[in-house]
Amino acid sequence: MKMISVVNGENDEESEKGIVVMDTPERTQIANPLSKFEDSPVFNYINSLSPIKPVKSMHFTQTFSSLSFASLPSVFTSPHVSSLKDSKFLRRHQFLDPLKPELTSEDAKKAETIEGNLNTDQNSSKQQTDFNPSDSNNETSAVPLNGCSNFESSKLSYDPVSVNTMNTLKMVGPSASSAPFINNVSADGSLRTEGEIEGIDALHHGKEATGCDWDSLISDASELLNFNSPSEMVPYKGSGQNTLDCTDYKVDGTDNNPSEKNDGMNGAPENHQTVDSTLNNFEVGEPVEDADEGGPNVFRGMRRRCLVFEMSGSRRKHFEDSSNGSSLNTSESNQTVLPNDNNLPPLSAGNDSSRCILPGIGLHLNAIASNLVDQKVKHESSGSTRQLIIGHPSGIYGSMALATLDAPSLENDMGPSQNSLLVAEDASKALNFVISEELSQSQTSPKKKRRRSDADGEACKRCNCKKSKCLKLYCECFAAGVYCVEPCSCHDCFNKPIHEDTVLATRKQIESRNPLAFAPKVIKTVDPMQEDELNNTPASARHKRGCNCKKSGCLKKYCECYQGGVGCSINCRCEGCKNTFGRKDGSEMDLEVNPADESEVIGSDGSLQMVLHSEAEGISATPISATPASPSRFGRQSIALVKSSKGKPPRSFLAIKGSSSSQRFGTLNPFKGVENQQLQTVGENEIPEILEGNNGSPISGVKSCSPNSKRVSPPHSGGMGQRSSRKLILQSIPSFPCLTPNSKQ
DNA sequence: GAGTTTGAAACT
DNA sequence: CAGTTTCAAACTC
Repeated sequence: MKMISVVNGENDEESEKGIVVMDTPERTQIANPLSKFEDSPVFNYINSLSPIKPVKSMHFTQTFSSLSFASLPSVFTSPHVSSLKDSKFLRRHQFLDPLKPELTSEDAKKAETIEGNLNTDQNSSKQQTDFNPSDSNNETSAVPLNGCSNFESSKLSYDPVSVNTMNTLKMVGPSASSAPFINNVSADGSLRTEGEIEGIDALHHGKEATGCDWDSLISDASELLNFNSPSEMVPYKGSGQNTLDCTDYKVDGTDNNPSEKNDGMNGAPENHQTVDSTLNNFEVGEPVEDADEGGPNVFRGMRRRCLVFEMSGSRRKHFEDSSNGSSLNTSESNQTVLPNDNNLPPLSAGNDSSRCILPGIGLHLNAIASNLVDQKVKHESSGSTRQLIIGHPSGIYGSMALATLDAPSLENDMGPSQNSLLVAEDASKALNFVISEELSQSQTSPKKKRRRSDADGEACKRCNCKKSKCLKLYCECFAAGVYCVEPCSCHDCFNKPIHEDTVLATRKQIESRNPLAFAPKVIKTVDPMQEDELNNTPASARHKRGCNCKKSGCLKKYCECYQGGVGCSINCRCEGCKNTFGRKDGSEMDLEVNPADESEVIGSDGSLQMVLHSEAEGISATPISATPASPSRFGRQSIALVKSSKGKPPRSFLAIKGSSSSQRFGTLNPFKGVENQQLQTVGENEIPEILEGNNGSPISGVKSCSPNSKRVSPPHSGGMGQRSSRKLILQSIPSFPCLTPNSKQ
């Protein structure tokens, strides 16, 4: 318990620097030196229990920084958020670099020991869970999101971990040291598992108590659990394991590093879980699925980034929660948070920091698209992919995707989830396209696979800049609001934490020129009116500026619209547009998949697994992480939410809309529903508004995905405009909530 | 892996 | 605002 709080506190401190975080006196106090924690017997104990190793943490840190930035940054990139972004950027970088070294050296030993213990320590992990039963409850909020087959186990490990990790990344300074986080995470995971295991209800209560948005989530989660448990078990490979051992999850979850370890550990269910958890960070909700589905290994790299995103998402949630106060629940907090988040996001949004994604919008979009693909796979499995799409805007994507993944189980349980369908139809179409494309691409060329995987991570972006010094929008990393990382092949790169000042200054310059330079490029434009006028394109999302393609026919990634998985619009000046997502003409794409079809394909767990595997094999998990964004981390939480919504088919969107908790869902719904329309109507202009007004991150504005448009919740449309934006935010938020609870504790 | 194509970003 | 250049991703071989 203490450990967790401490870790959170550290994170918070850092976050505070960059952003307003939940400030609890405890946290600040705790936050102080990591060394203290490390020294503490508790810390040691945790370390021993958790497989997490310092090294891993380092990776995470890197990924986080990059990821978090990527996912969130993109969102943040929006002018409004910029300030925040900057801070985040810097922070992340700082974290990363410092963390890595520290963790690696110090923690490496621990990690080894831990690893050795992990297998055996599952028991210990269980013990940990025992330790913090109460905490688990608090954290559980996150868990519900996961909606693991065993809701409990999967959720616990992932959400907690992701959230914590996210927090740590965000908040934690370099010293914060991944290890502490990991430890915390592990502890959280354990706790969660216990809590979940013990009773979802308890968890719900705990969540509520924590002040998380979880109320709705929990309720949903409970439902989800019911649904998920059966479905998830099947769908996810590891699920069996996952479902079985909460402790395992915990262990994994606790260990950020586990993912890496998992690689070696793959055989053991625990390993999978760990990997998933780590990965989950990105995907948040999804991770479990991903890990289960795809090989955990595949996602490693992605995961890191995804983690970042998730972190961002988690942070958001935390912020929201903290800001809102424990009492507020998801709805209000989310809304308020969203704006805040948006502000915060600057870090990321674009930055996929969180999961990738979502990351500067331009990049974010790309990342999102990539993420979407991954998500699509997941979605397909679950059939809830649609929701994921919705979330995409930035880091959100990841979360969304995760949600969708989870949702599937629910849907399965529920039946072809109406909700998911409604929410995701449009998104699903887009995703389907993206996925299909990505899959094909991944299959076609290794490079593509790599990139996509990277991109998927999306958050995990890699650039190859040679002349821009990674300080121009040419650089995907920079554009996404993420620092360049090792995988980058850039020359004379200034987009590194070391050059924060330069990076920030450059960003400011660019933003001064174009305030929306870092905002998501893809926005939900959907005014019914506009759509009709524009093209009747099914997609609710449109590229902010439109493309100018002349030779690619808008059928290649050269086209930003296509890359973003959106149809061309009136704004486009393209020639010979053949954009499958929606032509300038208004003709729709062939690619669009029928929701029903998707559900079918995805519907079966096996199908889903297959998809995941393919991705994992070919691309690795990156796609999963993507989410983006986004981004990701978020994803899981969001996913959990989604699941919950799905879980209760009846509630589905309606509930979401109405209730605070539902708000998150509502965010999703908005796309489909009237709310979406409003948002869409806003178009580019809206984005700014959102950002400004809500502080909304571009992400929210991005809505991106929804292309198709069957709107489930049109009825709500009325006042949804804002809500929709909020809803979006909420989606992203979900991931945070988990963190918050934990952190708060 | 090298080279080409493409279109956004940046510049004038 | 339009035209041109620069740039790096996407793509092809």
